[in-house]
Amino acid sequence: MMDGLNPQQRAAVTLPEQHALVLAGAGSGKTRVLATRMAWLIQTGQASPFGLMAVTFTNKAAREMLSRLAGRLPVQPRGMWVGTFHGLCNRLLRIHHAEAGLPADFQILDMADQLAAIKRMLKAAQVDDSLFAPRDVQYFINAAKESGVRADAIRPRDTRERHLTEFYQRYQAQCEREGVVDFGELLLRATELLERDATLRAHYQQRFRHILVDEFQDTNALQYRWLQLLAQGGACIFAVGDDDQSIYAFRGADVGNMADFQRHYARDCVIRLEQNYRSSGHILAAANALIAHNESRLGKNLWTDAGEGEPIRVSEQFTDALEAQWIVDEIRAMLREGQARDQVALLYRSNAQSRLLEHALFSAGLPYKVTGGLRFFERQEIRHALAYLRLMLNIRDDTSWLRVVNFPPRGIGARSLEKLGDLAREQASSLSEAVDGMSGRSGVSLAAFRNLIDTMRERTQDMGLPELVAHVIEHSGLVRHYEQDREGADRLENLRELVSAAAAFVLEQEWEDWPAMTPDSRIVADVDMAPSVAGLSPLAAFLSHAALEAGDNQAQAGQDAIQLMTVHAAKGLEFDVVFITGLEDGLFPHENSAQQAAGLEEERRLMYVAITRARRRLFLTLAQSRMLHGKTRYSRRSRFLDELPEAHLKWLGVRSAPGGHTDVPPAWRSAASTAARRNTGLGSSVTVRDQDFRIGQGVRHARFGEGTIVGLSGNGLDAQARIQFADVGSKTLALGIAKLDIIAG
DNA sequence: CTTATGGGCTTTTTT
DNA sequence: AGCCCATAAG
Repeated sequence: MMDGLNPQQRAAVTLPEQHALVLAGAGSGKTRVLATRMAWLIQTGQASPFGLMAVTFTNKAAREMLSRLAGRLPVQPRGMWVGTFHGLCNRLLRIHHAEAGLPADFQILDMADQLAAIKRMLKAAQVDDSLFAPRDVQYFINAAKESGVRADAIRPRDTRERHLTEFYQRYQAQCEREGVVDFGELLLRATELLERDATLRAHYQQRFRHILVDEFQDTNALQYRWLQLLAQGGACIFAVGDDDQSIYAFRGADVGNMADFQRHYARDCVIRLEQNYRSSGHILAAANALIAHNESRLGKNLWTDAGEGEPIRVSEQFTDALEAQWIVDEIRAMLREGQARDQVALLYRSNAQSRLLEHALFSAGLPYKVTGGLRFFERQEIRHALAYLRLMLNIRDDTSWLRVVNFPPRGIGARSLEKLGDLAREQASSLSEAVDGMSGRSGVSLAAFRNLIDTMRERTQDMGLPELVAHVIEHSGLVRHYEQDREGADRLENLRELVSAAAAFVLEQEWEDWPAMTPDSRIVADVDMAPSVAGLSPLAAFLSHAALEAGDNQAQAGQDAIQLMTVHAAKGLEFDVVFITGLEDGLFPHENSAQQAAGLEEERRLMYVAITRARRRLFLTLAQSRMLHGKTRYSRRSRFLDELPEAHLKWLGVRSAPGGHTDVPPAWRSAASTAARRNTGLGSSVTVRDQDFRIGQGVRHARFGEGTIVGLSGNGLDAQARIQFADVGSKTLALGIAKLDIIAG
């Protein structure tokens, strides 16, 4: 079991019973240490599989942990408490829903649901949402919950905070009324439950002797509180983390928890894993050099005894389309040499960047898989279907009710709903109940909708989950609606996919065959409880699965595919070949990060995470111009590029000076224009006032002198040209205004 | 009152 | 390029 572990790793795995902090650098075998430690604890008889808890942040990491464990243990690890913070808290609340004051079938709001709920609350409170953007309110509420604070505990410092606190209060009341919880609430409720209920607390404190925490640097105040609470009965916390990879401060994560944990728990027991087994020398050296620019660090330097490897290749192109094309060409060449496709990853800072890359890969006929972005359960048609399904369980769920009351259109408009809302507020009832008080034509339509829901609920009472889902998408009218929609084919396909997903889900759950819950057996039985569900209806289980695991956005279209994802999503993964794309100031580091304190340092850690995903080959790419939100933007290269030592880099393609002007060697110019002509993203010619401009065209400007057109966008008098001037660098000129003479081409 | 249509605004990252 | 909302037609 310990084969191939280095002394530090071995020490971590075989630590005696005590709290410990493992500072594990990127690629130092962190996941392996965690899984091996769990197996070791069990096999040496120091812990039973049910006396262990392992917490991760992502579902992916939890699955990874379980699969590594499965290979090493004689028992099925599935019933063990291994999962995400949210997943485990959900499990706790499902088992003890009554004690937590929740309905058995409580539903989970994702971010979009939550935002809709907040908008509704603001409307009900007659708040001018130009003064309070729903997003800001959402942010405020989540930040409060993440730090473990209820509305009544907030002492507002100004009028604005007083209002926000009041909204938090109202929103919470609304959630209670409707029987729904948001992500933050899962954690807060679970924590409060344990704090309040001494019997439960004692039970879980005695049960879990070992608590292992992955990615400890990403814990927020509330998660830390939850962990401390569980460990108060004498359990040992084995925390693994890397402060240099803390990239979730934006959602409340506090790296300070590591220092605090070290001080209060693991004072004498800190183990550093600094040998990197993943990346070759140049890559690792560049990562170290980059992260050294950060001020606040616990301090750590990774080393490797692998060779230097290849230098990091940097490519700068004129446009984002050219950047994508360059990447595709490079990938093709590697594939010809036998590179496995699924070992090639394309990383980007924001999801919007995937579109163009996907387009280029698709055109080249290269299979790819996108992780994250618009995921399956987040698609509009799926959300509609899920809303109907939620109403089968909980008619009070006004968010879902409003989502589908007029979809497909049933002649129920904003006006009627406003009236209905007023009525519901007056009698403090759900929207569904308020239907009775509505008169006139809209009353009839509303009653018809309620009958539809009721009928579906009755008819599906005894159905299995897949049949139930099929019945609901059919009888809700969704299927017919999308059949009639000319663009609806894909959506229809996804709805069918939902039925398959339900079938697959059932299969997976039946694997485990869980005992039914009775009130008296609640504490004893949880030992054998299914990961997601406890005596819960299959539908409720499926819905919480959908909320907590949004799923990938493509049905596994071929395993052997190029991997596309955000840098955040790539954390914890590794690939032979990594492309980090869009390395431009404003994009990476992202411009929004500049406003937040310590924002730049977090961006730098993000870049550090990106670099350290690569085993053998790393490519950094950027584009001088990029389409963003429908507009072309010009940017200079990322400052992070300038923080990487030249010795590890090899520049390909254009290279602009740090100041932003482009310095193009004459010999290169024609190559650039040839490349530019292949550009699919921008037009290749434009006519303004009877003058024809095309890419590659030579022009003369009265002040800037002679240059070459390297990019065109827009039409007519709004057209703009990106021109590479011989003397003054590249400029963007409006063709309707600038006076240009055509000289050659 | 509802539904269709075009203009304005937007998105950083995730459980 | 897509989503939400104000405006116009049924």
